[in-house]
Amino acid sequence: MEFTSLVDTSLDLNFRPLRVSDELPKQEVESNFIGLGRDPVLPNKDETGNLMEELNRVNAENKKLTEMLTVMCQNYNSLRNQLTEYLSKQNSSTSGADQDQNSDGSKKRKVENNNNNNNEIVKSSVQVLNSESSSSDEDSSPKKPREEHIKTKTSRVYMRTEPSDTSLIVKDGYQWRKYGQKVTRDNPSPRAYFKCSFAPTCPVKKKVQRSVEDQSILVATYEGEHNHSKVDTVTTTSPSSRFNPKNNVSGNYTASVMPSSTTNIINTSGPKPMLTLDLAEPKTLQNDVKKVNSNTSTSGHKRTSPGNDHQQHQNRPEFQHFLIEQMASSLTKDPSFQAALAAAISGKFLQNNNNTKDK
DNA sequence: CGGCTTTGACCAGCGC
DNA sequence: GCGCTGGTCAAAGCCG
Repeated sequence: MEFTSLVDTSLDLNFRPLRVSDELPKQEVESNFIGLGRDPVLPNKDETGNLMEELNRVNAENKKLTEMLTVMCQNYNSLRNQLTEYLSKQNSSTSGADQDQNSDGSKKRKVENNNNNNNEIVKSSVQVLNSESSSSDEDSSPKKPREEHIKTKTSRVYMRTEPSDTSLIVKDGYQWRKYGQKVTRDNPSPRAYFKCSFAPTCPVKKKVQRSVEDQSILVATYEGEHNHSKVDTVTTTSPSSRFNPKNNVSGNYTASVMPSSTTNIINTSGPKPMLTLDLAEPKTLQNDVKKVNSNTSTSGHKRTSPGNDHQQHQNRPEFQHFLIEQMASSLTKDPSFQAALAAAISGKFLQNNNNTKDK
């Protein structure tokens, strides 16, 4: 099932406002709207010109937004295909190894291994779900103290970069100081370690490494929660304040790329569509996914095959729909998108008002 | 000169 | 106990 089949990429930005004003017959509105640029006998030429201009502007914005969404959908599709590939590979090659890993006490390094591959992100996310649904696994674990790490919020951000770009820089709105770099065993590209340098007491750490499968994707893993507000979005994160340290004082930032307890996909070359997956925080995506699960399966079967379950889970229309909602939610939180939307809506309202006046 | 990056050394967890 | 590996430290160097 293609993502685009679920999303109409031709944005109807006036969809909601028209619905709200239902007292106005839809056909009439549409005919007025269509007739705007075509009716040669409008009473006021200036008004016609203005309306034409406005219409062109709204159309251009609509087109632009459509293109943005199309690009986002394409990115999503390619990533989803990769993910599906990984999962199928994983299903064929693993037996119950990772489940053992998760239940045997979650030692530090094992947890880290779980975070090393893209497919395992989803897996670990679902594993948390599993452990939540059956507390007996946790109870049976003899190494309780190690469970502490679960308390530290772990999130992940994917950032698509130019293939030629070799820097390990993820712009997320915070100021980071690099304190180490290592080449890890399962990934030829080095992993960089960052600490939040904005507040001395901020415990948040970040690891950035290129994806094994796709070198153009940076994977940033966040540990902990910031105890301060974001610094700046534009210059952001990069550890290298050399980019523009002065800008960090602005404090004028957007919240769109904040590394909440989620996994984000960021395209640096344009708009920033995001796909979010929570790794540790049970109240965000996992809960939502649970809702999806509970909505779809009334039987309440116990999960027996985590790998298959993940794949089936992903193939469910509800999950797809959920992902779309997540993306749409991210999009609607984007201030630039909101501005464009507001402009389009207000433009349409203006047109409607003018049309009703003309009658 | 202050702040950041780089990078080799060191430490601790884990498997054998 | 030993070796491997990931994570962190800290001195040296770089840059604005």
